[in-house]
Order: sequence, then C-alpha cells, then structure tokens
Amino acid sequence: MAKKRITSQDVANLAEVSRTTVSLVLNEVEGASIPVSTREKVRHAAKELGYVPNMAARALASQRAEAIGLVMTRSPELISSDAFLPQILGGLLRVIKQQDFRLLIEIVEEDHDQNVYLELAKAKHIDGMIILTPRMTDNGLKLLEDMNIPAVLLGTMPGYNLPCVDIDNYKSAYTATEYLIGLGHREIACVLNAPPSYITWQDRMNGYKDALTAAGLSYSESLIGHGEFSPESGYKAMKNLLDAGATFTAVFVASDNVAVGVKAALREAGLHIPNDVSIIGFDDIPTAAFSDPPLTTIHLPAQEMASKACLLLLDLIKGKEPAEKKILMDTELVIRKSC
Amino acid sequence: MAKKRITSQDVANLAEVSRTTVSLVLNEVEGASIPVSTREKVRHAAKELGYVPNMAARALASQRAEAIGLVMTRSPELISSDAFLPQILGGLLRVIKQQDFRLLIEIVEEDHDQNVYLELAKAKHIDGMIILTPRMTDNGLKLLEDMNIPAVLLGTMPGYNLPCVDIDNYKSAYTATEYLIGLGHREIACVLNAPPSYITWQDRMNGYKDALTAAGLSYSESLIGHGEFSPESGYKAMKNLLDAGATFTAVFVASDNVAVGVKAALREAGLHIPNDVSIIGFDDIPTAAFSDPPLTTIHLPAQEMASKACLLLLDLIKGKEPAEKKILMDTELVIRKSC
DNA sequence: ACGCGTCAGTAACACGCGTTAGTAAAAAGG
DNA sequence: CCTTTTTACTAACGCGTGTTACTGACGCGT
Repeated sequence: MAKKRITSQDVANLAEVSRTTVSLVLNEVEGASIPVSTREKVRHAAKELGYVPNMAARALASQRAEAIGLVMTRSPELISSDAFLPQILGGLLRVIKQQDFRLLIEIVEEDHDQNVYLELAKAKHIDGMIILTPRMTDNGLKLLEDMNIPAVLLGTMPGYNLPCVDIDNYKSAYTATEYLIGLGHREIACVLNAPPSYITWQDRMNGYKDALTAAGLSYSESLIGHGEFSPESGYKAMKNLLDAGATFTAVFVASDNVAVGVKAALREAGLHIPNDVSIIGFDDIPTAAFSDPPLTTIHLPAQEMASKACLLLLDLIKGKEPAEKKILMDTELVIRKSC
Repeated sequence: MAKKRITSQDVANLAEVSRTTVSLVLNEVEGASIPVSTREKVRHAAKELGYVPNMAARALASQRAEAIGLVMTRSPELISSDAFLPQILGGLLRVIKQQDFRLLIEIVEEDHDQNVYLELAKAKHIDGMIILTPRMTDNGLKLLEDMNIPAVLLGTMPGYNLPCVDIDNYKSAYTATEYLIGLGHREIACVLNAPPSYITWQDRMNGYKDALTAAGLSYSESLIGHGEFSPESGYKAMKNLLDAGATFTAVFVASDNVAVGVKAALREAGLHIPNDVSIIGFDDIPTAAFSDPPLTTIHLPAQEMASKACLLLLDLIKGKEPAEKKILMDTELVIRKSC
C-alpha cells in the first residue's frame, strides 16, 4: 500500500479549486467571499481524503502552535507521588480540550540554566506556558516578563509582574493554625510541604509562625518538620520530630499529600488522631475527605485555579488584555474529624 | 526594543559560514567533515546570539516532532481524582527528558470518532503515542495497527497486535482473591475499578470470579460494586452494597484509589478493618502504604511500566525493531495490615 | 605533469501551510 | 453604454529548517 500523505494540495485538486481556497474554507477565514457551493465542495473533498492539516507546517506558517506548556518545577520522581497534580491537570485539560489546544508537559529542575524558560518559548513548540509552583531560584522568569512572553504563574513570585493565579498562602496557613489554637492547643508542630526554595514554603511557614505569635505562643525550630511533596517525606519528617522527643498536641501540615505520611508516623508511634494529636492539612486532595479520620484541611480550588490560569493564558496568547492579571482565589477551612 | 527572531541564518552570518554548515554542526551530523575550528566558530556564534532552533520548522523539514503523546481515555473530571496517574507521568517523563523529547497529553473520550487516533498521528504533532488503559470500544486503534503508526498500549487490547506493556490482570486479581480465601473468608465482595468497557474491568473481574469458583465458592451479582476510578465512586459503590444488605467478610477492590472510598464507607457503617471486614486493593499507589490500616494490595510497577512503554515507543519511532513487542511485567502481592 | 580521492563547504530544493496582492468576471450604479 | 464596486478566486511568497547534490581546492602517488 502506497503510504501517501494527504496535503491541502490534494484536497484542492479533488475539489478543483486552488490551495488558497481550501485554506480559506477549512479555516473559516472571516471576510473571504466564497459561496456555499464551493465550501461544500472543499469540505467534501477534505472528508473524502481524510485530510488532516499538518500542524508543524501550520505552526511554521502562522507562527502559533496552538499548544501551551505546563512547566513543572520538579523531578519526575517527585511527580510520581504527587496526589495534588491530577487536579491541576484536569482543570487545564478541560479548558484546553474545549478550545482545541494541546497540552505539553515540561520539566525544569532545580539546577536549571537561567535561560530554559526563554528557550522553551523560542523553540515555538508552545505559544505560552503555565508555571506550576515557582521557586525563588527561578530568576529565568524575569526574561519571560521582559520579553513579554505569554506566561501565567500558578503561584506567586514576589517582585515579579507576571500574571498569576494563586491563593493567599499566608492567610490560609494562619487560619489553619489559628483554628488549632482556638481548639485549645498550645504546642503546635508544623510540617512543611516543600523545600525552602519554593515560594509557598515561606508563606505557609510565616502564616503558621505569626498565628502562634499573635496568640502569645512561642515558635520553636524543634517543632518544624520538612516535607517534600511526598507522603514518604512526611512520614520521615514526623518520625524525626518524634525521635527528637518533640512534644505537641497538634500539627499543621502544609500539604495533604505530605500529611498522609505524617499521619502514618503518628499512628506508628501509638498516637491517636485526634485524641492524642490533632492534625490539619492543606490542599484538600480528593482522598482527604475519605481518609481515616477524615482530614480537616484548607480547601483549595485546584481545578478552578488551573482552568482560570489557562483561560488567562489563552487571552494573553490571543492578544486581548485580560480583565485581571492577578487572580487571588479563596480558600476555605474544611472541618472534618482530624482535630 | 526590536523583537528580532534569531534564525540559523543569523548564526551563519555571524560565523561567516553557510546556513548548511550551521545545521551540520549544531545537529552533529555524522559523516560531515568539518574541522574543529569551524565547529567552534559556529557554536560560539549560536551561543552569543542565543539561538534556539524553531521546532515547528524543524519538524516540518525533518518529518519528526521529537514528541510523543500520552493518550488518556478519560474525561478531565475523572483525571482530576486519579491518584494512579502521577506514577505513569513520572515514569514517562524520566525517559522523555533523558532522550530530549517532549510529552503531549491527549484526551480521547468514550464517544469519540473512529478516526481520532489516526488523526492524532496525521497531525504530526507527535511521532507516536502511548495509549493508557484502552477500552473495548476503541476500535479506531485498528487503524493505527494497519497504518503501522508507532503506538504502544499501556494495557492490552485482545485481538490486536499492537505493542504493549501490561501486567497479568487476571492472574493478579486471582491471586488477591485467593489470598482472601486462604485467610478463611467465604463471603467476598468485589468492587470494580472502571466501567465495563475498559479492558482491565473484565480481566480483574474474571480473576476474582474464577478464584471463587476454584475454591468452591459461589459468585453472586449482589456482591459486586461498580467503581469508576475515583475514591468517591468507591464510596458510593460500597454504600450501595451495604444499603442493599450485602453480607461479606472481605472485599477485593480492583483499584487502590477506589479502595480509599470503599474503606471510608465501611468505617462509616461502623465496620472495622480488618476485624469486621478485610480489604485488598490493586495498584499500590503511593499513599497505600501509609493509609490506616496500611493497605494490603497488588503492587504494580507503574513507573517502570511507563518507562518501558516509552522506550519501546522510541525504538519504534527510530525504526529499530524492539526486542520484545509485548512486555508482561510481574505484579506482587504486598501484605500489609488490611486483611 | 596528470589523474584521483578527500576535505571543507555551499546552493538550492523540499517540507505543507497561511496569507497578501492581485485579476478576471459579474453586478451595480449612473 | 461606460465606470465603479463587488464577488470569486488564484499565483506567489514566506515561515525556518533538514538534506542532497554539487564544486573548488588541496594533497598524494605515479
């Protein structure tokens, strides 16, 4: 069987028109006066031949790829155990599919070159990008801002003017800690969600700290555990705290996924939740409500955030200035049974 | 600021060579005799200008996109709550990054046109694709096989000759059920992982059924619950079973993610795990080991499967016939505390 | 001196599409 | 009847790269 690639020229030949006409019809170009009869002829020919435009050629000619990139600032290993990610993906895909775009996954690890972000844009594989949970060290983002390249942060980067969709991490962490204090807890530990280079780290940390201070409680390094996205890291962090003899009656974990491991470590130490130790999470991942006990946590509208970021990016790509370039979404304290 | 796109012509000019030479040097083409001095000149010029090749143009000229697609046979909504997915993603990304490829996420929902798969290939956005958990209804895959388009199934499609990476779903489900029987259980319920159109559905179902029969136990429709990927669906399925008055002392859940919901429903009904009801899962998602009680389950090497599928696909794309076109990986019964 | 092979490099085409400028015919306007 | 506008369509260029076929120049052996 002759493996023939069908081009728009083939469609043009079959429909007995020029290639230009084919392009005009199939792309439904405004302001092109082409009678219905011709349109039908072209469409019919295209269908008959099973014509599918070559996206590479189209991208080259039109200077847009009809694709966006999701830039993840993590190693593949850490991605594997991130239960938060699917929500972001789902939110993006919903919009992307509807707008007939494509989604590319890009990875930028900690030790990256300053120019990776810019190179991503120059390669023209994508028209714009969404950057998930940026780090302090991602100063290559400055270039994106300077060059006016369509990019939206899912998170914040202090001192940058890039469009972004985020929540108030500080306030949410504050609220969570305050809630524990309100329940009468005086010794409250904290397990962080990510390494310190991630922006969310310090915001959530400070929220925790300031809530303590505001209530007249003292902050102590010895009550801080350091998680890194995965349940496993939470397990280790809590185990370290317990082994070091830390005493507390409640713990704020800045990520539900990490909290899964924290809970396991507590149980393993014979501590009952919430009788011995109360625990509050962050993110409200899909399994949080079904865990034992159901996890009290800060609900974060992950899917909507992703969708909004995507819509914002698409506006940027299409050149229309969006209504708001910085979207701050509300979080909600969801009280379940873990406190 | 003049927004100038840097092309290989600019590099050629600066290095005082032809564009062809630039291409030969930068792509490190074998068999091109170019002295080191010239190579240096070109590389230096490229770096100085910050040249990044335009992938669209490259794809058009070379006929390959250096990208593969991950085709997901689910709606964005279901993707949002799939805790299994990140492992696949991580496994793929590891290989893809290392080989300097790109990953595209594609969605093909249930009611798709017969030609979507073929069109995905024709659009030339990707060089090949990995199809995650195919359905019986995906007969468009036949076209891929006929057209000899690089594609690898992550799962199996009976009657197809497409390359694939899978586990023995039947045997694994059989083993899981057998294990429960071995513990003395005589009334064993089952909650499925996906709608019946998915291939894994029947394999796991049959494994469960046959293990019962082999032990002289009777199979009953009234002990079957129907989950659909999410914890929520598991919760509902189990609730339905309980509401219908089903009696059992153990349950085989064909997906850990679904099992999360199943466990919640059991707890809510006042049933203790494992004292009142034993539960065994499938997949061994990252949180399984940390749940309460730690979930006994069938471990499935998700990351490795994804990596292997990816390597297999890359071989196919590069034209080398791979050693084995059908890879069957081993699963393992991981005994924890839920039985 | 002559033929021959290797070396270093280039001109020119192809990839498949979007798009602008332009044209011939038909319709409208006077 | 002549001019202007509109309609329907096309020729031709450009997007930025990969790749093939080709050309001098140079060294080598005879």
